[in-house]
Amino acid sequence: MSNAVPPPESPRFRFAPSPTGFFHVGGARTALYNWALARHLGGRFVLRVEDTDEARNRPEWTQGILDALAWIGISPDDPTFEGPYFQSANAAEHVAAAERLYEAGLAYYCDLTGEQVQERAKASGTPGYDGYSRDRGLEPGPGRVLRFRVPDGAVIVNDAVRGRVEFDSANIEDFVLLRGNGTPMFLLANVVDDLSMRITHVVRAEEHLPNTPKQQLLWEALGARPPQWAHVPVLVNEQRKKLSKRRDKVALEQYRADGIVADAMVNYLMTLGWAPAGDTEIVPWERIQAEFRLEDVNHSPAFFDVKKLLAFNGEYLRMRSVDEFIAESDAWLPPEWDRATYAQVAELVQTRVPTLADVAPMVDFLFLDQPEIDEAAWTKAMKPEWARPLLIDVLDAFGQLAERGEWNAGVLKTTLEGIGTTYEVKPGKAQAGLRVAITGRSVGPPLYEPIELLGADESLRRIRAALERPEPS
RNA sequence: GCCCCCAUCGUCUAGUGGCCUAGGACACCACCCUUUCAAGGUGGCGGCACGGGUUCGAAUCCCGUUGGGGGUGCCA
Repeated sequence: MSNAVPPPESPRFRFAPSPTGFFHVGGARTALYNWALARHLGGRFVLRVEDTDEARNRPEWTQGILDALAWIGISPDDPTFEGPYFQSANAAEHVAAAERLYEAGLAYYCDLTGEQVQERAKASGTPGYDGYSRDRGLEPGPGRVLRFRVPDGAVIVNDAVRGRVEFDSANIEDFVLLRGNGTPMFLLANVVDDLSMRITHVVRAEEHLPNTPKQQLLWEALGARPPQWAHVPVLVNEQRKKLSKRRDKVALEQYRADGIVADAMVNYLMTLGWAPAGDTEIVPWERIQAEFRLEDVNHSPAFFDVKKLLAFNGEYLRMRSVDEFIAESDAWLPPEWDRATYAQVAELVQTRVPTLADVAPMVDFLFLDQPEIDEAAWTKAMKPEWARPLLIDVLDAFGQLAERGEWNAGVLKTTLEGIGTTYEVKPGKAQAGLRVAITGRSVGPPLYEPIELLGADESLRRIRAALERPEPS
């Protein structure tokens, strides 16, 4: 973590999450955008935890943010990283700025309660605060909020992704700076912090765009030049609504726990609203960092498609060497399973799993005393009239192989195929019963390597056990 | 309601006035490979929301319509 002050000309980006107990994938994308830019431009990525709402303030949640960021490659050990800072620590500064505004006549106190503001709005038919106390010259006092005196005219926001956006200040109400209890509001705190941290680029989600004219006005009132704004489209669900904690799976931690790997997640997130040049979207972070530009970010909301995430994940898993795959999947296996055995089938698993969480269920039969036989699978495999006699022949033939000490995948395979031929059954059908007997399921990795690994005794025992099952009625 | 943003295959996108007969990826379908399932290979389906302009020429520029989204707190 490096908090030394960089040269003033270098760009300073910031990521300002509020702790909520989990890390939103949309937040992850925003953080990644900021990170890519900061690193590419040789600037700083400032992390500021916006913890001013007491309801959203638990120390362990900050650690969650740090962990999540580190997982996607945004590490405090990197010199680009600065922070974390805590907004709550700057409260005095926020209040001081507000008082400066008041003294300069750019803000005024108002004694209306929230309900009263609403009543007046309802009565007049115009929504929002009507500027009731603008010229009443109220002094500060308990219960009185400090409101910003929004100047007349247009506010032009220059946005790196959207271009020029114009707001008429007639539509911007005199918003609250300080609550009745004297504590600062988000808009104020956010601006004062960005200002004092000398932030040059504010890259955040589109939901903040309506706030921007207010914040820009604050920057100017505080005597500073506003930063470069950039509002990136929100992430939406299948119903095209903003991803929400209630309805949707939005926690980065959850995807991680479900076996999504970080590089796949990062790559996928970066392609939501943006695409690298060329014919493939699967590109290493180095290229993303080199190519990413705010000007190229799409303007419309992007659907967070788990199916495509899974496709990316599978692709990334397959890009790994077998050894890497083995090491990475280790944590998803019960500790008592024999790693040497697993290592021998890992390669067969690697091309078959979309996530790391899918590994264990695919190889469990190698480690369980008696894998549970899937009833439907067994019934289906035993349906043809040749199925049972064929499996009995397999049992005999395999038994002989075992006696001759010829227990290896190659021989097992040709033996099975030979028996299939005598029944005029293709290998695919011939192996069905054997597969269920050994693995308990109708689908799985290639069969003969595992059977070799399992050993003759156990394999033959499983075939006998299956054969002894009651006939399906 | 008001303010703001947006609009290319089902989805994510390329495209910045002629290179577009609109390209890629995911999904889907077919075939090949194959001991199941995957993976891989080949091929296919499928889109510029609509209406007006501007221009020799428009997915690209302008206007309108429609349709989505976001915001509208003494939350952040």
